[in-house]
Amino acid sequence: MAEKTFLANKLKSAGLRMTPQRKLILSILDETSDHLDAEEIYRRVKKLNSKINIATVYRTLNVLKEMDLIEQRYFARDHGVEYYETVTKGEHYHFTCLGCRKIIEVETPKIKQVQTEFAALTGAQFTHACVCFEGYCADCVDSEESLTL
Amino acid sequence: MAEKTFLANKLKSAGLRMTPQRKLILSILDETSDHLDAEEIYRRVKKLNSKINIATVYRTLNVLKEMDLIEQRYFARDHGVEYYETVTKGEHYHFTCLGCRKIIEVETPKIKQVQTEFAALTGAQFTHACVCFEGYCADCVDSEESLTL
DNA sequence: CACTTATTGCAATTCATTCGCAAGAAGTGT
DNA sequence: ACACTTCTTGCGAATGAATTGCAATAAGTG
Repeated sequence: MAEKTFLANKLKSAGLRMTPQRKLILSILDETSDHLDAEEIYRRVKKLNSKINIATVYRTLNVLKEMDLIEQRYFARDHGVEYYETVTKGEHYHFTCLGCRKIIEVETPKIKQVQTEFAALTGAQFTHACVCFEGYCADCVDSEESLTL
Repeated sequence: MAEKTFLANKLKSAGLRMTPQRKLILSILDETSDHLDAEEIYRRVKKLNSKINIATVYRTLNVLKEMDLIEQRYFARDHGVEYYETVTKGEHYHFTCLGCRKIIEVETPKIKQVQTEFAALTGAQFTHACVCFEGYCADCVDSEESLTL
């Protein structure tokens, strides 16, 4: 199918090779709507290829990131862990609930607007924005309120 | 002066104590307009109190952060290092130039607007936003262009 | 001044991520 | 199919920012 050759060609044009590990890791990210960190990707890939090493996962994630096939994100104020998602989705940002750890996607053009305005104003060029929000989702706000009565 | 007692009282009301180390670290952050990481704060404080330990710097930064006297920030896509600044300044975000590492402050109400709109829409409560921009400042864009001629 | 408890300094530890290197595979040309 | 080059992998060890355990020290109370 076209999918396979797409990845293979993209890799080739960067002087890189197609390997089962790379295919596997990208497919895991393609097929989930969850937001995964390297540990979790490792766990899932290991089920399909038990010999794979976590260093390979990290290396592959960096390769896919450089090829703009996936994006790396942070989801909470504590940026200790990096998460990954494919870039097929439209522009969106993330809100993490501190109560239930649920991640809600926030769609807004305003972040891009900030970049456009600031670029026009100063002549700067933006390459990347890191945006993440934290707080409590409606459900957790509600249950918090019922507790404090 | 009022300054000293302000910090002392804030600490006291949290059951904490006023120490020379805490005074020193806050004063360093108060008196600079730079954005400092723990290492740099440690270096500067060490000049004034050569026995201080970096663990104390980290612990103090966490205390000051919890008391909302300082804020912790990330400045580049690689969030390996945390930076700190006092909260006296108004709402602003940061643009880091990948060419010269200069940090430019971006003032905009749009980020808060995103939070307000999303909160109204979903009932969520925001506690924190982490926003940072990356790219090339006008100067670096210019010198890049003159190089590629 | 004495006493309680927070705080410090030090060293050791954590944890996500990266690195070095030899063994193993991908893709090219023959 | 084979040989060859160079990219990749698996493994273990290393990195580096930040944290922690603990005994010694100091802050603030009465």
